[in-house]
Amino acid sequence: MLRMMDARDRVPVLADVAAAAGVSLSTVSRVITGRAPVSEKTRTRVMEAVARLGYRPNAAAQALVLGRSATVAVIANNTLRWGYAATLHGIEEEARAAGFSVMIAVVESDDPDEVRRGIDGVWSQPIAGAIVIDFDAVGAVTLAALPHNVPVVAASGAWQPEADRPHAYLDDFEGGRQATEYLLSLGHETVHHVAIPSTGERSGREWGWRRALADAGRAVPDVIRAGYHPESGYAAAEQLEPEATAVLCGNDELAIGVARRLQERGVSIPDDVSIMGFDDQPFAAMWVPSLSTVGQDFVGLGKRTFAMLHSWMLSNERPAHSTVVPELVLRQSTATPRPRG
Amino acid sequence: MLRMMDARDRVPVLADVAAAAGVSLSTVSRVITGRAPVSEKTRTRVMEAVARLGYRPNAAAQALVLGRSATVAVIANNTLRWGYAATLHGIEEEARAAGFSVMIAVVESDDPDEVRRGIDGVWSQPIAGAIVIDFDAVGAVTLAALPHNVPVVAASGAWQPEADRPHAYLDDFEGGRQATEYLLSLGHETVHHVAIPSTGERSGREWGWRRALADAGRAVPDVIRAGYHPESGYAAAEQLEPEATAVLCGNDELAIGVARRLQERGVSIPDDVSIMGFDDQPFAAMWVPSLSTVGQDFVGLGKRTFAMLHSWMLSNERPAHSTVVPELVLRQSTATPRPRG
DNA sequence: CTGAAAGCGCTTACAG
DNA sequence: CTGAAAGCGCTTACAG
Repeated sequence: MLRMMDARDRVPVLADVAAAAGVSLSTVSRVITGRAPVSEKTRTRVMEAVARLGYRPNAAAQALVLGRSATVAVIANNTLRWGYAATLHGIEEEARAAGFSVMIAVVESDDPDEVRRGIDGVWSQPIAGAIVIDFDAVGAVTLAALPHNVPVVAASGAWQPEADRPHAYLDDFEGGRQATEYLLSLGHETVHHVAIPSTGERSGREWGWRRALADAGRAVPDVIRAGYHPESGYAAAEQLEPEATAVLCGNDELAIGVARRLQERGVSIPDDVSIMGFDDQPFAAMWVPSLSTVGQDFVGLGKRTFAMLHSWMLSNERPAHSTVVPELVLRQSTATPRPRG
Repeated sequence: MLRMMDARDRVPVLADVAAAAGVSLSTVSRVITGRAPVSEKTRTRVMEAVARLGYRPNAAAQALVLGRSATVAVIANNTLRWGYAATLHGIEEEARAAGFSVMIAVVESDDPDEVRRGIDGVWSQPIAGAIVIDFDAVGAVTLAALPHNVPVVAASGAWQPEADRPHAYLDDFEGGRQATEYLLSLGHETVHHVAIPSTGERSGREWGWRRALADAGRAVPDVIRAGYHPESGYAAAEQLEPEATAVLCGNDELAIGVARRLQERGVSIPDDVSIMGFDDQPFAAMWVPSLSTVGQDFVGLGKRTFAMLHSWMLSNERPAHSTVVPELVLRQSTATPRPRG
């Protein structure tokens, strides 16, 4: 049966509850906010009226009078790619547990007009705080352009020494370094890198890779620049030198693209070439051969980021940065190189 | 250099603009809303003041006086799984283009208290409309419990004849049917099914699979019930009868889990067993062998859903349902079965 | 074309 | 413990 919208189902407001309970507006408000003493009898009467009418406080009115709201904004270049979606998921879960609503604002490019439009859209809302997912160049530009009248925390991959906002990090510099060291320890002469797009000139992953090669005194091959998607890895594999025996990829999707292209050419993984991904997406363990990768806890990053923002909003004290080091997840796609004939 | 939050950077309000431009509040409001004639000279003066002060309208105040806002809520059981995240992405993109903000509300279970909490959280906000991602049991329960005072459109996988709200469908019944017919046409005796969790007792995918088998007069094997993740497909493969030569999986992640387990046992894909996925996730084309699957345009579904909601909000006329039929994406994981010795 | 005033639904001093 | 009143930042009739 269709039930149409009906203007007569007027949404009840505070005055309706007050009338139904036979008390003043102030009293109803006190019962609902719980911020002032009310007699038990009155409280009960009001609560009954609230339940009977199905009253819900109007968040817009509350935001207007309080000057804040229980909403946080998440600003990101994207919500679909794995790391972004998983971080958003962690933020949402933690925010919900704390009683906050989450608004998402996607900023698609670092074009100044686009950035300004995104910020204006968010900053006209009554937000209590904001989180920027700072995994790429757009995040960095947006972060720099944000007003300072509300707490803002960034969720970021790489450590940024010059950051002027609190950051929660996933230390992918360290991840890149450890992955590279591990591959060298297997006996590879050097490690090649197929890179994702990055915040600045280079991603933390790439810096870590360079550092490990430099520390070991190994040759640093030219970086192969790619996108985020498997097809991009597939194409990037064409640029790989034939001598390559180990490839660190900027994410798992690039890794499977590279792996597929090599396998099509008859290259055996890991016997001929070791492949290491980054992120540990759900499919990585099921790949054939299963993918060694750098495990990144994006959901945990999202939770930590919200927790930092929350403490800031409650205490009015700017939180310190927070870092977590990724963990290598070793599976079948990496091994000691087979001697070449 | 650190710049701390500073109460003296007071956010400018309409009155500040009015004072700066030497006009009344009403005039500034008219310039900004554009809903009434204003002289060119005055308009220019006001716009200059707006730009100089960096004025942004306060959305809470607007929502309060207008009784609505340019915000839509997306209610979903999850924002991380592929179909959900891609649908959300489509909604967000279309909403942004139309000048709307997007709020997300995750309802984790169909427990009545949890559902009510989710709805109260959303319905206390000044939303102009809402979209429910109705891919699972939680979506269905939430949809049924939603108030009728605001337009609500659902994004759904399977056709639901009894739906009392406008739905945008991805006709996965048809997808399941076509996939099964295709596998039969290759010469398989029957097709097995590894199922994802579903809205009701059975998903549209499963109904389509049954229909195709029934229409062809083939045996209907017991369904193997699984979750959403690759590991769950891996485990489900244990329950597959040894005679199975073709398996339709409820999503691509299950498919790669099933495929991996079979490959570990020395089963060749597709020579011994054909595997077909569902969704066409980005990794499907890169799998070895690349995965045949049912292509589902979740991003398009999200866009269509928002477009329906938008037209409803603008015209006040309830939109009709909308359906798109998925397309088979044929790759290497399906083939004519090799005769068994 | 422009301004003064009322009102959207709340919260919170201010009195009692 | 309770109520009347002011005010949050806007929009929009109502007058001019």
